[in-house]
Amino acid sequence: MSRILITSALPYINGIKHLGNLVGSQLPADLYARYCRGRGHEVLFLCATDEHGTPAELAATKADMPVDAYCTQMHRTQAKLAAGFKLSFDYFGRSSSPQNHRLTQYFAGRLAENGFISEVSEKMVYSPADGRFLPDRYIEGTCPNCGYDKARGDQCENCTKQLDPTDLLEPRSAISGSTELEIRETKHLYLRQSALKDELDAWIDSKSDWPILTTSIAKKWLHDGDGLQDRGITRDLNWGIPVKRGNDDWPGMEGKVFYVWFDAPIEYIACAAEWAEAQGKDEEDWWRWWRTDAGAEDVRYVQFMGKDNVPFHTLSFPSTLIGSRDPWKLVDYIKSFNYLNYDGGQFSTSQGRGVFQDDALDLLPADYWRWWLLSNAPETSDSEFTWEKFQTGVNKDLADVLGNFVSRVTKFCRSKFGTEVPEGGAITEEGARLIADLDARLAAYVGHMDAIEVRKAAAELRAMWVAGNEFLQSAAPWSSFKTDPDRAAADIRLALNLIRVYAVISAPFIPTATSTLLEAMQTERTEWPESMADALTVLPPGKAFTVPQTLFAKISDEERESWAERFSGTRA
RNA sequence: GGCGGAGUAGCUCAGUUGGUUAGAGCAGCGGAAUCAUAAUCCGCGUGUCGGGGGUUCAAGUCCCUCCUCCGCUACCA
Repeated sequence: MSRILITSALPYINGIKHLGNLVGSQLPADLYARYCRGRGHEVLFLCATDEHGTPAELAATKADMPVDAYCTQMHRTQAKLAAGFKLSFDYFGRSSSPQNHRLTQYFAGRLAENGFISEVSEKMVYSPADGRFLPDRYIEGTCPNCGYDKARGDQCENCTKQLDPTDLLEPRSAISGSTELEIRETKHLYLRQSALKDELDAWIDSKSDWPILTTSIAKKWLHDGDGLQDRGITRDLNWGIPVKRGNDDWPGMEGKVFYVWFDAPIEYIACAAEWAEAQGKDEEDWWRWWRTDAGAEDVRYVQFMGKDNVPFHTLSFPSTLIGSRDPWKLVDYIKSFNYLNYDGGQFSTSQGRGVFQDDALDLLPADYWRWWLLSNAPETSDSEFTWEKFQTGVNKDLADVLGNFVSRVTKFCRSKFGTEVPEGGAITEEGARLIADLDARLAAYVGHMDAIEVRKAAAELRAMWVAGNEFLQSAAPWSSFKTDPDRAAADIRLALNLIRVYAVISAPFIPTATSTLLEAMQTERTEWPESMADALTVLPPGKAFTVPQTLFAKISDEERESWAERFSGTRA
């Protein structure tokens, strides 16, 4: 047994997330967490809401709420949705927690002590009408290159030219529209990543097992142009973690807060502290996950995220940890995902395009979404959600192959032998073949899950469901029952046991169905199967069971059409 | 522009370090079976492996070049 620390990228607080966000980090992280627990490993699976920054303030303003109250409410909403999707976080924290305030300030202090913080004076755009400094992206104007009148301060979306806010003609605030903008001088802290470049480079070099996509992004940032650039880690905002140097005030930094990309990854650690506190545990209980001087040297730490998050997890956050010169645990493996598109375009939170978590759960139970999204996860390239693919995939895999297997086995047994596992007969030739086939497939499944190859794992799991149907077809107990009831009994006994095995090995993908099946088979034996021959005898002759309700109802063409219609536009 | 990813059967994709007749699922066609959610199982593919050139006894797999799509490009997160 080993110990595995798993974190999912933190969902941002400013609204309900869509299915693309779900499949890019939280869902595969949950798959892996459930699998590792199933294999008997000790797992700490953490996630939290990322709550600071300008978009949170604007969303709160729009909702006509104080930003802290808005975040509290939205955190509760996201937590409820996560529970709805059966995400098995050990703790779902908040980057605004007191624990994260303390840790973030602590890290800033350590980095300063070690000479990795510099203070830089710079000129930023200030909008008196909005009462705030404006990030580049929140300044709009006319592009000096192409004349597009809604170019943003960082880039023109029309001609893709990179801009500085001062390049814009007739600049205005994207928030209020005010054209009364001033340039004000302000001082900020910079994380001197450039001073850690060689250490980061060596660390990345040591990760030969990481996907090329991940290391190439990191390498590019390390070596492109003048190399890794220092990064501003403070902002002139109200909502955030006040800039302090450990417990001390930071002269000249009054009224400023840390930048979200500085404090958000630290929440991975603070979340463990939140978890410990909520469990009534002590500091040493979460240090053993995060401090290599306190037990974490044998922890395997795996992060899940969309590809857009990779630079921050390969460079910025490691800079924070390494620069502290404390023995914090660094990530061992980064699993990153491409994007899920929606019916020919992108999912978009800001444009309300696609299917959102709350809508999805209104339509169908979590297992439907979990199965389809995971078995079609955008691992090698972007993938696409369409209602037709979703309907076909779910109906075929879950209803026809798995659900119907359970139905035909339990109902056949009930009608011929009653609702107890039948006795008599011995393993048949078909049964032996099934066991050998399943042993080989289980090994492949485990290999894919260990490697976090999500689609391949799903395909192998499905192949195991198919193997059950093949077995029934060739053993044909409905036929042998007439001439050799003991033979039929032995085959059905095996098939009933297979239902329990399916429940156990399918749990990472479809945990609700697992519960239903275990309940129907009236067993609590959920240990991971080592040998199929043994695992398929766990339910002994005479053991009572019940015929479960339809495991997965099919999605009808009418439903599919109405959903496709309903979600074709954008939502408010 | 730079960096990266992708381009394989009607559709979605696998194809490890180059090596027997290029695979799977879905859809389609034919058949078997009738226990089951009209579900299941079996059989059926002459695909210019994006175009062109090259290396090699041998290339989807390596090299060069061109084309198309997508992502990232550092103060939105």
